[in-house]
Amino acid sequence: MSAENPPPPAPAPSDFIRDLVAQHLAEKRYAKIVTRFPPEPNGYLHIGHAKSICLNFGLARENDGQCNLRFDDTNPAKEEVEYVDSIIADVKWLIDGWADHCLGYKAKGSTAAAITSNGRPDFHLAPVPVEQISSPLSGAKTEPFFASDYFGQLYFYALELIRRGQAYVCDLNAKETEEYRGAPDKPGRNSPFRDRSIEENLDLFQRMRAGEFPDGARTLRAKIDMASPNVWLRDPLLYRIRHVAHHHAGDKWCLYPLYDYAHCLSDYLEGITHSICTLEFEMHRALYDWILESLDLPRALPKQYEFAKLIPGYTLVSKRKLLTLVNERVVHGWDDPRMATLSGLRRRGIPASAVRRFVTSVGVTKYESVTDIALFEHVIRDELNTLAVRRLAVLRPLKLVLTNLAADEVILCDAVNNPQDETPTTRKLSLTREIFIEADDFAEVPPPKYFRLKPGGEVRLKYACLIKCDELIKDADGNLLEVHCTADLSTRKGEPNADRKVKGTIHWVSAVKCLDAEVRLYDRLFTVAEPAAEEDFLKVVNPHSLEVVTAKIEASLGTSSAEERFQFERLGYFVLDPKDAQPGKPVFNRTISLRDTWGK
RNA sequence: UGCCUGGUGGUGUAAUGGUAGCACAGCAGACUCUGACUCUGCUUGUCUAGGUUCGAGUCCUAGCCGGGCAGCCA
Repeated sequence: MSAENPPPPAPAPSDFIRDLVAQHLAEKRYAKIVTRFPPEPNGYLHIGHAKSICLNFGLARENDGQCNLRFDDTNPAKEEVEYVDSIIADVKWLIDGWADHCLGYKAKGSTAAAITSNGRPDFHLAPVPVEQISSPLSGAKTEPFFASDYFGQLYFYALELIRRGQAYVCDLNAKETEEYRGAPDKPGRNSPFRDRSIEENLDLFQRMRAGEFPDGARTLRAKIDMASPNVWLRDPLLYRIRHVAHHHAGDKWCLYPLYDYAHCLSDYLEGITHSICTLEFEMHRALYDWILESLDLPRALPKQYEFAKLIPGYTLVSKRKLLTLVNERVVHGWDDPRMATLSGLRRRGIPASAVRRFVTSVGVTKYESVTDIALFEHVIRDELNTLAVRRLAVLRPLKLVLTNLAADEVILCDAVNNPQDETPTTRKLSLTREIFIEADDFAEVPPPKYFRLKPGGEVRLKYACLIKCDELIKDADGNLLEVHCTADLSTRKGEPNADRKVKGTIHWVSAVKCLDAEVRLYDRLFTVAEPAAEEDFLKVVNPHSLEVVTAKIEASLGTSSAEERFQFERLGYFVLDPKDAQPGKPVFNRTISLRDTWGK
């Protein structure tokens, strides 16, 4: 602890949900706060999910609580293990070093156990102690929670609902069910099967489970109120028949519960205290409560709270549309660095810390809006500014000859690795007779206020010396081939004229010592701020979202690893592509450019 | 003509009856061996109309405008 220079405490976020939780804690309503992050494994996680993850895990870490990762896998037709695996990896990446100690996992293969609560029979599934989750030494096998692990208990509760006269088997088909439901402003009509006897319902439901009926033949419905102004209370479906195998539960079931029925009970079984979801579920809250209250359960009931989801500008946050981009080959996969998926952002080189800062900084409210992507870009640059080591690389090379240097002369220059460090380290750069500079750092006819190299002009070569432009070498067609300059070695660091100032400083690499690298320059994927509002979002895809160049990079970059973050000076932040880079064949992704106030 | 829900600068938010603040963006300047970073300054806001109050973004009433809800999806 350095008493003289304490780190600034991160301001604790405050919002209506955190206020509510604080109030519940003050009232001693719950012994421990337990939240959950419940994705359906039907796609990859995106930046919108990151907000939910950071809210749920944030609540857990701020209150010594726990947050369960639970797969809401009640629709086998849309789900795959590929998605399960990617979601686990993405969540772990996002919370690593931040909230991993709050991650709720269960013993592998376990499901809710029969227990006694308040003297009454009950089911509960406790998480394993955190230290066992990622400790290979403990030998404990753990896994996330799965709604599909509760199919047995859920079936049991359905039988109970039938016995209580609060659920019935309905033979209406999908179209008829829709017709009977009415419209938001028109009441529905009772199903002709609504008044079946409890015995008949029990018999039919058990036979549904046994596989006696084909898909769609019958459903189990809650008996609530077909005239309710809330359409979700008009005898909502609880179970449907689907003769398909499940990616996690196998082929044990042909009867699958629907979201509203499975979610509240899964929350209850895990002892969730605060079940946080997005605004579109507001109308479902009454049903969430109805199911739990109808069962007369012996433990405290979870409560649902809703917040506005994150909609960043110039991106898409809809699994369905993201899937379209993948299937239509607009991008190269779910983890394409242009995608707003967590795996895409990770491959792009965006640190998890930046994602967390961004999704936290937008706050938690019930106001739906499009968030300016500049907010995200700012935190990415800010995080990377301290994390990234500086390197020199030339994206669009132009040859420059220092005519007063001998052909085999090598002048070693000290270059700072990261000026943001408290005690910056340096490395050596080789200045040689032939170097490359950025093509747009030279202008034969310079625009106004041009600080860079021009005929007869002077500029500093970063970490080296001042050079003066003497001559342009062109081909027969007048195309510029080389720029010839003289180097003023007396302006090197430690030399008498080191402090001589010129307006411009440019980056460079030695033409003989540099390496070639493929560099992928990414830009926003869409040309409009709200692609989701477009009639066809494929029509507003930015045709220039990816540009590939062969860059000249300084030699030290040849041994980089995918974990390192680089700032190519004056250009932006770059990272080695974890998939495509090979030893001896570097491939870099541009995470983001540097802020450019000159415009050009 | 149903139900739920929300409106604070260009954007995201704070202010819990008491000076409308912060961040981003923008603009201007300082600094600079990165036109980066950093620093300084500036511009811009409580949906409307009434009411309660010494005092209203906040409370009340009435409007206006927006979002969501009628999958055997989640």
